Amino acid sequence: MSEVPQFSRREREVMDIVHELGTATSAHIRSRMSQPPTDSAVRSVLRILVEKGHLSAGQDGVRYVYSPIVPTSRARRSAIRHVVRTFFGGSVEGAVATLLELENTNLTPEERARLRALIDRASREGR
Amino acid sequence: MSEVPQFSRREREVMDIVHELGTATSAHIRSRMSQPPTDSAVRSVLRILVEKGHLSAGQDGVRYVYSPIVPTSRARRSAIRHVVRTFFGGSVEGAVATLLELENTNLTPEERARLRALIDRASREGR
DNA sequence: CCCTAGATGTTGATTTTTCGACATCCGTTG
DNA sequence: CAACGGATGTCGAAAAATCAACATCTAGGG
Repeated sequence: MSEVPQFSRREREVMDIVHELGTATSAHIRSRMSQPPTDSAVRSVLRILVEKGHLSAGQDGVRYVYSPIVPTSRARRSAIRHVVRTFFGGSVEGAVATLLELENTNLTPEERARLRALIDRASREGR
Repeated sequence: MSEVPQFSRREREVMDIVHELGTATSAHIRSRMSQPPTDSAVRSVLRILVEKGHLSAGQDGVRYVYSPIVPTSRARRSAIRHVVRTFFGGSVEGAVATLLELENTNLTPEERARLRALIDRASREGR
């Protein structure tokens, strides 16, 4: 539990993009970066992230395809937990409320039903 | 909408702490940092954040008290939105589901009721 | 076989961050 | 009023991050 540094600016940006895409090439990542640097600059960051063990680089023909080492499911929980703690004082209800009030939130009847079920379950299980 | 840089590692760490605490002194912030540097190092970061217009420094007797310029309500939405896009492919339902399945999630009957109401409203309003 | 296009690898310069030594300021105590 | 404790301000050094020029490699086409 050493609570290591964190990611630098570009590192975080790249990690987010890879998580969002699941898997991506250098060029693909670059195209999503804000004020994208050159290809080689992007690959420098990628190489560092691979060295540090945050990304894996698999072969796809000629190209490299990068994907996160930490499974997205775990990264999700970690990210959500951080937001809840930082911005909602640990209140899950507060976070859900903000989520539901987001402008673009558009729940289908099916989603609504599933969410209700989730809430019931979370309550029933004493969670 | 220029999509400016972002925060550096320490800057982000400090901003998160200030958002979490709402308002905090240099020493208070330092005590929450991972592998905390010296006081003066912390204040260097604080000064920069004030210069950049991300924090405001108010007087509280002898001390300075720092607080975020961007209202927490706005920062909340922004943070949540980012997480939803990055880790849940934009799916609000997915984010809510993860939220409710967090280990420490413990809903009181009152919270449950309020959440149900929120879901109903979000559906009714075509959101 | 040679050349080109498309990728990756290497390296060092530049810029940004991070940091702390030290100076300063202020109110209080002896 | 001098010494002191608690805070803040300044500044430059050290470390890290960022970046791009250039070298290298490989598959295919001519």
